Amino acid sequence: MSGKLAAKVAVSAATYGIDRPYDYLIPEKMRKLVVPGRRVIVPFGRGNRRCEAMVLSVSKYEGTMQLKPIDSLMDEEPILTEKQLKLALWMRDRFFCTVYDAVHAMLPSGMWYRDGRQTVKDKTESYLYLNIPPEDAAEIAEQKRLRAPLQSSVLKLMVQIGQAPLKEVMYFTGASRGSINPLLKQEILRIEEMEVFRQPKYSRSSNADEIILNDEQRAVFEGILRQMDEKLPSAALLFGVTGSGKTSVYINLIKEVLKKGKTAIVLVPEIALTPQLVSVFSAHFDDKIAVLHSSLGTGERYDEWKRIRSGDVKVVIGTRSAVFAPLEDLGLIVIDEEQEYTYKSENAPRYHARDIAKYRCVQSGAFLLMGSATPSVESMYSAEKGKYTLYTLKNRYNKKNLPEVIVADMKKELKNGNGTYISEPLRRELEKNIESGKQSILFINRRGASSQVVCPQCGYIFTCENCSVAMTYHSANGRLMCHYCGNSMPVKDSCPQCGGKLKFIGAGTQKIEEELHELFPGTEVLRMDTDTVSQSYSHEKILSKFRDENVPILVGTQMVTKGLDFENVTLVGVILADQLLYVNDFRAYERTFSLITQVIGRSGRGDIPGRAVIQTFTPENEIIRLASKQDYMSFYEGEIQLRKALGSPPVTDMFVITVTGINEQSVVRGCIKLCNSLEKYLSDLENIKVLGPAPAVIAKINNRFRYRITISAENSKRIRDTIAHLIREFSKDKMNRGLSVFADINPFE
DNA sequence: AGCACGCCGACT
DNA sequence: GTCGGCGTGCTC
Repeated sequence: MSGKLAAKVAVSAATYGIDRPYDYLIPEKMRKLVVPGRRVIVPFGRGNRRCEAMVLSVSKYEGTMQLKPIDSLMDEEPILTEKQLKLALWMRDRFFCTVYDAVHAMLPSGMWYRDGRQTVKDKTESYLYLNIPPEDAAEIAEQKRLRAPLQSSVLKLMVQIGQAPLKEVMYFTGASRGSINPLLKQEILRIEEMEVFRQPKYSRSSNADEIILNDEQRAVFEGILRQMDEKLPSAALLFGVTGSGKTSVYINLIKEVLKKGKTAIVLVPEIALTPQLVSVFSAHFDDKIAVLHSSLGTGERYDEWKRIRSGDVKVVIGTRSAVFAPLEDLGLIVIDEEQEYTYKSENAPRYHARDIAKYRCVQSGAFLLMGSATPSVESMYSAEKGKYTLYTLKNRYNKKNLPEVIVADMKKELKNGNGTYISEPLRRELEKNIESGKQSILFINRRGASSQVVCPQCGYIFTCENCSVAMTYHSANGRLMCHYCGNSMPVKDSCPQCGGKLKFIGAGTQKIEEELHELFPGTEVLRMDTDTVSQSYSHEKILSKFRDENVPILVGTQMVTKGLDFENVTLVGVILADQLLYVNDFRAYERTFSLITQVIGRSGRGDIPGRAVIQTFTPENEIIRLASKQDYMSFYEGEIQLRKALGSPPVTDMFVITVTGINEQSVVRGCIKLCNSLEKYLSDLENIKVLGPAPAVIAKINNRFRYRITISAENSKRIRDTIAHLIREFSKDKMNRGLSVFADINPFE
C-alpha cells in the first residue's frame, strides 16, 4: 500500500512576501531519494519555470489540492543536516529573510542552480587583446572619438598596452561591457580566458612549539576549560588588552577540544588583515585546518567546503560566513575581535555572526568564546548581566608596558601657525624614531580612503548622478568613481559650475605623504589605502616590504589598525581622532574608542616601550581622554548609561525597516502608512517607540530613494512576527507597487 | 521577482 | 482584423 507522498520545500525563487513551505508531490521512483536537506528542482509559478528548492520535510499527503510533482533531484545526497535546516528556519524568523537566503549563507557560492546548470566557475579571468595592428586601431579610435567616446578610449588604452585583463580595462576607462561588445563584434579586439594564479598559501609560521602560557593566561585557560567540562551550553567574554596573548589561549583551548574528538571554528574580522594570526594557526593545526578567506575562488571555496564536510577538517578559521562551516561535533566557537562591524551582514540574510554562533553552540552543546581588547558594549552588557562569564587579561605578554600616549591639540597647532596634518609633538617623535632606526605607523581615521574633488571658489562637489554620495577620486585611473553604483567619470580640470580651479581633499594619505617628505627629506614613506592596495600591491606585499626593508614610516587607513604585530614599531600616530566621533550614530563613540585603542596597541610590541600620538581638535573630549588612557571600563560605564538614557542597543533593541523606490513621494507615502500600521498593531506594548520615516544615511542609491523607520523595543517573538507580517503585507499591497522593503535588527548603519 | 492572462490602442 | 503595450494577480 502506498498513499501519496509529498515534500514541503523552500523555493529559491520565492521572495520574502511569498516565502513559505510549498507542497510538491514525490514521484514514485523518487520515494526513497527525496529526504530533508536534499535539493530538488521543482516547477514554480504560472509558467512552471524550473527552480531550485530545499526539501524541509516529507510526509503523507492528505490534502485535496492538486500538487505539482518534483521535477528532478539535485546533488548526490542531502547537503544540509537537520540541524542546519532548523537553523535556516530560525534565521527566517530572526532576521526577516527567506529560508533560501539562509540556505545560501550556508552553502559555498557556486553550488547554486541557475539556468539549469550548477555554476562552479573555472579559475580563469578574461583578458582583452588587440586583434588588429596598433596603427589601424589608433586610426579607428580617432574615428570613434566623437560618436563613441568610450569605445575610443578603450581602443587608445589597448593601443598602448596591447593586452590587459578585461576588468582592469573597464576600471581604467570607465567603459562597461556595452562599449566593449561592439569592438569584439567588429573583431578589433578579442577576448581570451587566462588561467588565474592560485591564491598564495599563507606562509606558515615555522614556530609551532608548544605555547607556554603565563600565569594570567593559564588562569583564563583553566577557568574556561572547567566551564566547558560542566557541559552546560555556555559562553565567555575574554577581555584582554592588545598584546596580552589571547591567541595563545585560543590555541590551547582548541587543542583540548580536539583531544576530546570535537571540532572548532575561529572567526576573524578579515582574513587579509590578519595573516599573522592565520599563519600561527596553520602552524599548530596543519592539515586539520581549513582557511576560508574572501579571495578564495568559487571552486576552491567549494573544495574546502567538501573537505570540511568529509570530516578531515577539525578547525575552520574564517570570516563571518565561516560561522556556518559544516563541522560535526562542534566543541568551540571563537570570535576574535568580537566588536568588529564585519561580523554583521548588511545583505540578506542580515545576521550577526555572534547570534548564529550562539545558536550553534546551544544546538551542539559547544562553548562560545568571544575575545576583544575593546569589547562591544553589547557583549560587556551581557557579561555584566551574567549571560557570559567575563575573563580578563590585564597585562601585555612578557609584561611589556602599554605605550605612553601623547594627546596633541590641533587647535593650538593652528594658533601657532602650523596648518599641516603633522603636529609639533608628532614631528618630534617621528624624528626620534627616524634617527634611532625605529619604525612608525600613522593612521588616518577615515573609511574608504579615497579623496573627493571640490571647487574652493563656489563649493561645488562632484556627486554621483544616481546616488546621493560624493564621487571619490582614484589616482590609479584618474577617475571619479561612485562606490555605490560603480558609475565613473574622468576628472575635470576646472569646476563645471564656475570654471574655477579644483581642489583635491579628503583621505589625504597622499597629502600626509607629501608633508612627511617635506619634513623629512630622503626618508622613505609607505602608503597603504584602497588606492595602493587595488593596484597590484596587496596588503601583504606592502606589509612585508614594511617589515623586511625596515621602511621608517607607514601611512594608512583603517587597514593598518588591525592585528599587525611588528616588533620594531615604537610609534603610532592618529592623524585626526575627531573624524569618526561626531556623526549621528549611537555607535560613534564606541567605534572611536575601539579604533584609537587598537591603533595605540600597534606600538611597542617588541622590547622597547612604545609611544602613541593622538591628534585632535577636541582634546578635552571624554572619549578621546579615556581611549588615550586605555581605560575601557570607564568608557563602558559612561556609554551604557548613555545607551540606557537614549534607549538604544544593547539596552533596547532597534529594528530598522528600509523602504526604497524610484519615486520619492511614493516611498514616503508607503512609509507613513507602514508607520501607522506598526503603531496600531503594537499600541498595547509599553516601552516602544516608532520613529520616522527619515531619509537613510545615503538617501539615494542607484536612483532609488531610501527611507527608514526605526522601532525601539525589546526583541520579542510578538514584535518580530508583527514586523514580518506587516512587511509581507506591504509588499503585497498594490499601492506599493515599485517599492521594496526589508527589515534589519540592530544594524551597524 | 517573474510570468501569464486580459483588456486597450496602432497598424498591415 | 491582430500584434503588442503594460496593468493585475498568483506562485504548492
